Amino acid sequence: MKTSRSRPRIRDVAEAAGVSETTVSHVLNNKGRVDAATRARVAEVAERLGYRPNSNARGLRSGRADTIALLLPVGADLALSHHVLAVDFYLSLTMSCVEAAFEHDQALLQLPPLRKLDDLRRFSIDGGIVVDPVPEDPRVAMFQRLGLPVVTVGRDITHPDDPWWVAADSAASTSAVLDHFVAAGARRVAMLSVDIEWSWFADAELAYVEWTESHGHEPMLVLARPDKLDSSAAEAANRLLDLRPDAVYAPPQWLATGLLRVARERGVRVPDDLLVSVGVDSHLARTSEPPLTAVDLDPARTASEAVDLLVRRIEGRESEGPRLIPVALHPRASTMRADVHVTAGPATRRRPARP
Amino acid sequence: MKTSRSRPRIRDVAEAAGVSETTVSHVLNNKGRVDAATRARVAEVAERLGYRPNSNARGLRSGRADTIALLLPVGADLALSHHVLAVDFYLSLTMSCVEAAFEHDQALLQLPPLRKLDDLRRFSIDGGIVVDPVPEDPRVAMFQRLGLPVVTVGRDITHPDDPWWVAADSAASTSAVLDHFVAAGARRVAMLSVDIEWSWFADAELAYVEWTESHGHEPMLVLARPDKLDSSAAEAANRLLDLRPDAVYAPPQWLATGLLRVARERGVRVPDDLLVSVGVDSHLARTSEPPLTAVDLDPARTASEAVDLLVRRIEGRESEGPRLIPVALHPRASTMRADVHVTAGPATRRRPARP
DNA sequence: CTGAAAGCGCTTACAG
DNA sequence: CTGAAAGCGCTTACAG
Repeated sequence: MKTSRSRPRIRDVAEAAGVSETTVSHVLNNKGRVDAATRARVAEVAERLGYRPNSNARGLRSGRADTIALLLPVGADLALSHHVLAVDFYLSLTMSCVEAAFEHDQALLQLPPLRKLDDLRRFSIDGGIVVDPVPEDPRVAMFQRLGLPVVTVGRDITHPDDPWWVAADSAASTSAVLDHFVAAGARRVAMLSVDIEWSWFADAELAYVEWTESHGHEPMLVLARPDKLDSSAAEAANRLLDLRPDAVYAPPQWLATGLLRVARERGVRVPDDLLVSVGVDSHLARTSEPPLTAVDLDPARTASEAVDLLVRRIEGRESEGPRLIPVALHPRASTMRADVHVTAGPATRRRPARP
Repeated sequence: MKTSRSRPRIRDVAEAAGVSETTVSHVLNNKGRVDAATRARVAEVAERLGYRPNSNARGLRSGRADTIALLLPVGADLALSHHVLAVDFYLSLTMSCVEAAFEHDQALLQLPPLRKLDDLRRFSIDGGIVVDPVPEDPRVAMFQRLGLPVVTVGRDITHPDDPWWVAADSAASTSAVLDHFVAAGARRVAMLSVDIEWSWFADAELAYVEWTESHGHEPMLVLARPDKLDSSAAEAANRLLDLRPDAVYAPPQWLATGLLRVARERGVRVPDDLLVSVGVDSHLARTSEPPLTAVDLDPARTASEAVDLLVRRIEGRESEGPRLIPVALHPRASTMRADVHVTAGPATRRRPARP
């Protein structure tokens, strides 16, 4: 047993295998022409020695960092931002990105809110995943300014031709929820959403309006302001309930819970008088009173497609188009009337409406 | 205006300032003796050129990566783990670590669950923050095996002498909650916790038992199993309610919500018949029915202290002891009886009991 | 198919 | 106080 030295370098592998460092490098990176037998021997030796390339050396020489960045639309102070969608989604997305990156031999760097271009320059990365971009998102712009590949989770609604995004299918989610409402007996179906230009919300609104048109209904749509969350939710929910809907799709989590609270205060019973569904699943949705019917956004799938797409872009390949993630509806008590037979509408796979 | 070249190297700064690369390096790293005027001029030139050292080159040469790792006790599949404490806490902790690291000129790498030592070897990092360690935590062991500095959020309850940890003050939280119960009129105070060997839970249990002893009460303590969350919560909550408590402190979020559900089923009214408090704050705690009195763990403060402590350890300095983070109690409707005047017990700062 | 050599951009003894 | 030179561990033309 040799005394355990510091980690082996490529030279150690070369010596042990009786070849040059060049050949070892070729084997490890699947480059150049190397005799099959040599290749096998080198690979075996590298494995036996537990060789791991030094990523700094590799990065310095090759220009690659083998590291990708993740940019959530959340700062350290979650007070405002994180309840707009749902914490569960962002945490699950994060951990899934970490695992997906790992499988692509990439490390995942979590980035802080970027104030200026120099903030981004500090990091040694090959590209980034920007979550929930707003129109002309400054984070995306910074990546582009530095010539760094970028992929978004959710799309910039002002860039219809960008093929470099991944998103849960908001239009299909909306249809699934609305059809589910109707199957449960609803006749006055409304939407409670937020005035934020994320594609998830924009596409849901569009799908809702189209749906009401094709069903010959008047749209009942109220948008809450994205600031002062508690009061804006209450204000918007009250305004919506004044319209006397019997079913409400509230994509953002904080509006769904706000609506539940306001309904309780006004003596509106859920689900007896009002059906409610939220656009993202969470522990909160599962345990609220009553439990909320919710859309499962499949953050794990979203993450793995996003990482895959980013790696593709980093490698200089073409995108074969944006990737829409199928969703699933989880019906719960908030849309289950005792007297109505309910069918869960399947989440049909559909392209989102493009402006 | 020069055509915008790729980022400037140290040589460009040296030439523009009329000094050697060595001097530039010394200025940038605050090393060696450099004339004050030279120092100022070099710094100014570097600033003007927008110079940023190449972290791969720096890392290769110096052995430092200027990158720290964060290891949450959560995998991509949040199904089990993440509700044991609360998603809000982990996400906030993560984003706060990112910002704290940024302020220390470190990048923050999120790590996947580590299956084997080689998984860890793949990353180029200077150290790591392991969140919620279990006894002889394998993640901590891997860091130690590679000689990498590590700091934990929460402590390993079997290593009382380790000074390298940061944790919210669980004992003080528990006292604050229990005293708050008594002030609200409770006389049969119970605890509902989980059989996981995290210090947050262990210290709360210990504090509870000590508190009952010093108040001359019989302890009523039920521990849920950490698997099959929904059924274990229901089973444990039912068992506890059979003991007829009039107040329950449930540190883990999923048990607090499980208790609320079981109480509802059994016709036990909260807060009229039963006071309930949870050990971690979240959107769910704020919006549940009724809203739950909760302990604010101050994840932002915890994160910044953890990063600070890790940087200290990386620099080879001594720890001046573990860091206990003060907590705050947020009283809400779940402990507010209409007929009792309630005072929020201040979270006193206390060292946790050490086994 | 294989290897010698250059060089990525820094930092760090070391010499002056 | 300042700088020339070596070298961190790789990858990549290039030559054979």
